[in-house]
Amino acid sequence: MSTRHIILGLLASKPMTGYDIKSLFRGLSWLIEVPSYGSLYPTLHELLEEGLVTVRVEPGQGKPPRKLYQVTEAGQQALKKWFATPEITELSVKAFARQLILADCFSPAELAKYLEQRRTQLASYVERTASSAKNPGSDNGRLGHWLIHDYGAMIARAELTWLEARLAELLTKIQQPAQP
Amino acid sequence: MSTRHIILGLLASKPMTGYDIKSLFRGLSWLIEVPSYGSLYPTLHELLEEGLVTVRVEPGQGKPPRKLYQVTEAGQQALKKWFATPEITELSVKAFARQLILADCFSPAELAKYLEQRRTQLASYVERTASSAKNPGSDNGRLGHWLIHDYGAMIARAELTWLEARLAELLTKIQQPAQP
DNA sequence: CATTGCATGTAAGGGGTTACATGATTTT
DNA sequence: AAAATCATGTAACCCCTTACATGCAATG
Repeated sequence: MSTRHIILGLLASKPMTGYDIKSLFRGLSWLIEVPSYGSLYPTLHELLEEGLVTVRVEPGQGKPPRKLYQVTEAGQQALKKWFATPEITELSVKAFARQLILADCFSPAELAKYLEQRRTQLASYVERTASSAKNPGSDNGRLGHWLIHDYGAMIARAELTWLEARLAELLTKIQQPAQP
Repeated sequence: MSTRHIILGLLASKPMTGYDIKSLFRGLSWLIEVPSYGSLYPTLHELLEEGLVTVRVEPGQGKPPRKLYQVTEAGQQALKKWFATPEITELSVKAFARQLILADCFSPAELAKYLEQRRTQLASYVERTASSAKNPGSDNGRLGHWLIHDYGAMIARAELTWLEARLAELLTKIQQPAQP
């Protein structure tokens, strides 16, 4: 959800043009929904009108001018507000993957808290559905039904393992904040 | 894409009501996009007008009547046509997961061919992106960028393993079509 | 006695994609 | 010579979600 917040979040880590933002998503369309220019540019204009971002125009030689968008104070507050929203905790691969890109908006501790939250949610999901994990023969002959549930369980388990690895990394980073 | 085709495909394996279809998706919203009633019922009406499905109304006692939708010849042809479409080969978790539910529309051999296709696509994806698999330190300091790519690689690898297991199962099923 | 399940639908509105328009520079 | 990269944008359209409206039966 909320393409505008993803865009805002990406701009928070570094000023960028619409084209830059789009490029960030290159090769990721199989995993997440990538905004098209038809929604990207209008969204940028909206954010500008609302005062959440500002523009700096760098005249391009031969090319159209680069319009570098930068988040304002108001923009950062809007972002913070969004992070506190229940929407951000939504259990969906789609939403989670999209939000992962915003990792740079958080401190290691905040990020760890977020991943921890997701781990808890996923774990409870796996537990709830473990009982219905049957063999292909059951499910009253519906192979498709079994396949999608098995696929889902597989994804959930894989993601759990991954989350634990990332959390372990983060914890060591938090405990020794100074780098060698 | 194409919610109408998913609905059509689900009806192909068994006549159902709009409510039945919706129920099939229960607990799956974290993994795939589940159509809301606001799109489900109107789509059913459209399919009916286009002659791709027929209705049989079973009067309900106290409850609204159950409207059982059933695919027609024309519907099955439309479905076959869709399966031959390049859209169906799209490399995206979202599209693939959604189509998995339609497994019952295929013979084991057809299904195997489909999974094989996806395996090939995923494998080539993993190979292409393996070179850019770096450690968290690189990626010019963009943790988010690294995270999403690592997450994607993890999902791709997990799915590959899963695909191989499912394919192995299917192949034994194809070689011994008669069950004990 | 309140909530969930069963069962159908509509209307307004929102958010997005597709297709188009433009054009120089670099790569194949 | 063609295609991809860089770079911005608009307008029509499409699909879908949200919120509403209805109402009985079973479950807790």
